[in-house]
Amino acid sequence: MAKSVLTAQSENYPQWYQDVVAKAELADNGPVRGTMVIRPYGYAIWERMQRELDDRIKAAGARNAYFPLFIPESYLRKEAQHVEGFSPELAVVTHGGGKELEEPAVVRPTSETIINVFFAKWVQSHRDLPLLINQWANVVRWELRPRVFLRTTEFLWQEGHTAHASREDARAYAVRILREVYEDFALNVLGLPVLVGRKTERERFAGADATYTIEGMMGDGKALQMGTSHELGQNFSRAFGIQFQDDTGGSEHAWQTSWGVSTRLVGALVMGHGDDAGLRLPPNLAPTQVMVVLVRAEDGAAEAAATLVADLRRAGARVELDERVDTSFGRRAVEWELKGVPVRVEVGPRDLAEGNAVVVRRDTGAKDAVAIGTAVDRVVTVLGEVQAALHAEALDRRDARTVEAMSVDEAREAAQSGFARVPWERVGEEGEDALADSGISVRCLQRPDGGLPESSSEAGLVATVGKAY
RNA sequence: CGGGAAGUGGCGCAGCUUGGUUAGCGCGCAGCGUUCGGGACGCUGAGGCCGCGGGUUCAAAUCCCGCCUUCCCGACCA
Repeated sequence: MAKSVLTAQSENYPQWYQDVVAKAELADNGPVRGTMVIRPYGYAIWERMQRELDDRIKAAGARNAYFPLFIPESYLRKEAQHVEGFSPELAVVTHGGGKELEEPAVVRPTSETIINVFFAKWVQSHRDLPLLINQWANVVRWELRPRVFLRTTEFLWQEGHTAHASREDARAYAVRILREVYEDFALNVLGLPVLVGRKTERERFAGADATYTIEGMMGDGKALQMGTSHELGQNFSRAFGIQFQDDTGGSEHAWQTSWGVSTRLVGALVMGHGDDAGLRLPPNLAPTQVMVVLVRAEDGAAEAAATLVADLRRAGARVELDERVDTSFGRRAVEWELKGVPVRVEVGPRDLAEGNAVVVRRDTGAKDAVAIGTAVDRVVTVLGEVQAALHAEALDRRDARTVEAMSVDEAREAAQSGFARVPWERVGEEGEDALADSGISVRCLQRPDGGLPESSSEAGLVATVGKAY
């Protein structure tokens, strides 16, 4: 890791990113091109993400369900726009049970089609609506250029699919998920500021009427789409026959949404908060918030460390004890730094003789000797401080790398090192095409006050442009 | 699909130009000892069909032909 994650000015896929992923034992490359093996430590991070997201998804009223991995090829052809969007990326199963299948089965790239076949059966009346379903699953997209966590051939995600009785209800729900689940999670758990906006026609999900997004800025100034929420209108309900009788007895097609976030968020975490020494986990996310490191076992240190762990656990912290005294202290310290554990507490005979333990912050590296009796309170306080500091640092960086531009040319220049905010009227679809030639895209459209546009043709919109992963 | 590079113990590499003893180095791994309050050191040791197939030769990791795979750049990426 020669370059700092925060300062690297990489044009392309950064090597330091892969170094952090490998050395922090998050993932390995899989045997098939573009696949990845998520290691236990990386998976623990994903599990924490799942839990935090799942709580919010359920609070928004959706319930979990599961649908098949294999989708009959014919299902995908029912919605022309949709299939056009990703047909080259499909993995297709042609054989099963030792013989060629009558109809090939597609390994799901997303589950709109299969879920909507069932929605059509489940929805009869307006009383069946809204139907709010979420699925945790793996999907496969044969991308041309995979990148660990950011764009892998197979990845894990959560995909929500809903059906509503009106356009307004569907739109409100798509926005609710965007705000109450995704934005809230990014801000308060990941500690990463995000732009909440609307995708342009060019960037919109094929098959959607509108695509909303949360966009993050990584340590090198490049953009990463961290989550999407789609307003599908009646596109799929017409294709799949999802109809209901309304309260006046009339028949109508349902209005739908779909939304998802994936293991890409682990990549966002590495690139958003990492530094020269590896990963830095925000405490609200970290599987292990506090690592109590027993320096040496003599003079009651082992007992003191065990007591501290128990006390911290009782205080609600996710805490682990590293009592591998046979391994050199330096090696262990480096290991937990690389893995980004937010707070480390060193307990050893030397400090203990003075009644102290040493509290070390991962984000700043600051070390403080504190009386062992006050260590629990101190750690709890520091966890809050680290969470806030990581968010503030990411926010400052994004703001510092965001400039106001008044033309496509200015925007192109600014996008070399970060984001440019430019009036959408000054860009337009022609400007968007021109920027694309330089590898720059419109990340999202927002109202001047940061609000979500009703359409991309609204007057006075601000386009944020940048280079993307 | 176009352009570039690389395949040698688990990982990272050297050796190849100019064929020739037993294919070497760092990290990692195992054992022992000394260490161990910031990635320790010493000694001993395990681990290799040199990507695959063919050819040239007395002799091929090395030269020739073919193939395969991977990585990087681009196109693509809801």
